[in-house]
Amino acid sequence: MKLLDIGAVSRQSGIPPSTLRYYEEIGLIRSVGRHGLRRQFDTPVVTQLALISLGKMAGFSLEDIKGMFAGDGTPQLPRAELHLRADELDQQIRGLTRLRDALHHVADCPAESHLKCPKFKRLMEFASRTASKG
Amino acid sequence: MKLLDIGAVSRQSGIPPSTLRYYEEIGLIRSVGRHGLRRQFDTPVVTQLALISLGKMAGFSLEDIKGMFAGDGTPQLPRAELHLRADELDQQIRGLTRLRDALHHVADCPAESHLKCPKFKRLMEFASRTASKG
DNA sequence: CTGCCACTTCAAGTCAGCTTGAGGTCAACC
DNA sequence: GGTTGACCTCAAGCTGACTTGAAGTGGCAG
Repeated sequence: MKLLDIGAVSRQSGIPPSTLRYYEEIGLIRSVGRHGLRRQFDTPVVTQLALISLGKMAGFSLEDIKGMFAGDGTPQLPRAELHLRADELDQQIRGLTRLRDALHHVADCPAESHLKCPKFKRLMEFASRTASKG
Repeated sequence: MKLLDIGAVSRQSGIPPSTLRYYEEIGLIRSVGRHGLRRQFDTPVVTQLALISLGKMAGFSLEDIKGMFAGDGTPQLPRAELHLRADELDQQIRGLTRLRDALHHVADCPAESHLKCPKFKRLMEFASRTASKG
């Protein structure tokens, strides 16, 4: 198996060396040896890093993501949890969509004060509700 | 104008007193006086707090949000910037939607390893691309 | 007048996810 | 064999948005 040193991994993944060291420190990825001082990684770590980016985008914490890999770095994705997270994501999307539409509306609204616009008021009620809940 | 003390504002807005004090400290909201030690707020601060929640949801920082109010707490929303932010939001929504669909797919994918699934591979490429870009 | 309790201040702590800095090492190239 | 430059370690610092803790205050009910 061909080995990559940290610089190569960094270039291929777009993730800075400092972050890669950090990821290793917290046990999220593993290096397989050294070339002098330099960490050497197995090539699949690049795939693993792509998965990690993906997980981060989906809103998982690094700690969560850590639990999705076996010790050797191969994915061990809990399917039920994925559905759960996808559903949460869906909620988030709905909220953001509402927000986006409202932002556009507010930007174009002819009412001389936003506070007089009914749509804006509804939006604010929504904002208050969700603020109270978390 | 009826005044509310911090506890009342907290109950009405769902925002803890410590946070309200913090918001005042950074100049995001204003109290109008004291009753003994206790801060008193004008009732419109509740509306303002709803707007603040809204702004946070849209991804504005508190500093950004601060710039959206006049000194008296009435909104002063920069319309062009709202459109801009709405468009960014739209990008975010598109990414999340893709991600959501992919998560569902991955959760249901019959391939014995995710790594063998073409859809998953495409998803990972997307993840790598966006990771490299920031 | 007493006691309570919601408030007050201020400094420090928390969280995640890194980055930065100082000072050191080592493989490779000329 | 000297220089280079990419790496190394370790500790500390950073960001944003708060929270927590200790010690104090003051209005109001009884």
